[in-house]
Amino acid sequence: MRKTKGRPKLFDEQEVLNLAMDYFWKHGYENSSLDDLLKAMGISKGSFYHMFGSKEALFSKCLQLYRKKQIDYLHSLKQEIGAKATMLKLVEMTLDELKTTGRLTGCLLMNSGKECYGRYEELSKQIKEEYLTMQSFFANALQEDIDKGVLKTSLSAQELSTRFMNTLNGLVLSVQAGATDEMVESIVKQLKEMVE
Amino acid sequence: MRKTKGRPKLFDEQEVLNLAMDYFWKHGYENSSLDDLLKAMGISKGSFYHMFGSKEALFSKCLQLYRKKQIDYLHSLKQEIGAKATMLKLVEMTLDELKTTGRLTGCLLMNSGKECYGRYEELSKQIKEEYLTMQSFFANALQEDIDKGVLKTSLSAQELSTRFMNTLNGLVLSVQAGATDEMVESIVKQLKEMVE
DNA sequence: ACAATTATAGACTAATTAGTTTAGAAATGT
DNA sequence: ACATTTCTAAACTAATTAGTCTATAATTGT
Repeated sequence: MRKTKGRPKLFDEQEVLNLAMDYFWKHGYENSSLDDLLKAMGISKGSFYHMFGSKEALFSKCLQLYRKKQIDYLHSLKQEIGAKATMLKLVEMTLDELKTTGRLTGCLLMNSGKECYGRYEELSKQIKEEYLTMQSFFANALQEDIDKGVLKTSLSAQELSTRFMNTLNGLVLSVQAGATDEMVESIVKQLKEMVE
Repeated sequence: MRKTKGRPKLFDEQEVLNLAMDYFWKHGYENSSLDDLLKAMGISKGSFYHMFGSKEALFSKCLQLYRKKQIDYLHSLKQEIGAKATMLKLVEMTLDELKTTGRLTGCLLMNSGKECYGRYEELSKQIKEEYLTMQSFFANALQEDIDKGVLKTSLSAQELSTRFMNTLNGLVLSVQAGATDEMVESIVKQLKEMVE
């Protein structure tokens, strides 16, 4: 028996949220029109405004979902192969995407950080929180490997994670601006040197 | 005596182009509406379409102008204080902007590279060219310092300039996503270590 | 002086945007 | 069975967008 009166929803919130997140990830916030999003989510405008209230509120939920899913994935990967290998796996996955699809989508938080910067105060605040949460995850993970003696570095775990992610996110930006294969190779070499 | 028949222009092309470039730089391509641009340039719609043809054509000219002005400035700076000091000056200027205004605008080419990526093919092609031209300038400048013995590095000038600019552009991205002062400091330290 | 040429201002167009409203469909508990 | 509640679809709104058109103003060479 159901708990609520009235007509039941014809869709699942988490399901359509995931579809929206993927659409935002691929296309960015402003370049995702509501009509496009609704088509991707497979629901109507009425249902949408009833459930989410506004495009910005939907995006906010997507940013949170993205961070959660990323950390869940990275956490299980870290448990399986360790922090150092997880960082290197991120580089591998980036190169894979570039090789397979010929393009890089980048991290939703970094992309959105740039897009919302100075224009959407509330979203920017949230992005900062999610981003710092992810950064903390990396720092903590790397500290584990340092403690285990698996990773040797002259830097603190904080500094190493900051620099590593800055370089990796920079790589996406460089590729999107038109970096050559040779340039990509050099940056990848730099990333590997940072944790090896 | 003037060479052309007809009513003379009430504005100077280079002048309004510079105004448009500054506006695009601050606000990005899509977030600069034509009406905003015209207000910033101080000309009317009619004059604009007569002179530039389209918003995209205007932006294209602005991207070229930006690269030219940047290289002109960096070239004279390099002649004055050398390549290594010029790179460090770029870092200083970035920190200055952050300290003074509380925000970072970033490089127009990198910003536009990300914004146009996968959406404006022609502009992306042009951005790649301008970006690689700037990258070549840095590599050549650094090579001079290496030859002079002013700069010692285990890397080629190409690799060093690639990694340095990737890290600096990454810094802008990180700040825009919400990096803390501590994180900025660590990345700046990394940049200084790269050329010292 | 005047015909030819070019520039300007502003009204206009057609498309797209996020968001609202409304009429009705589908489930509920009693 | 039926009143209540909730959901859905689609028409609608008001604002904004890039771009066009037109009437007129300002300059030229002859």
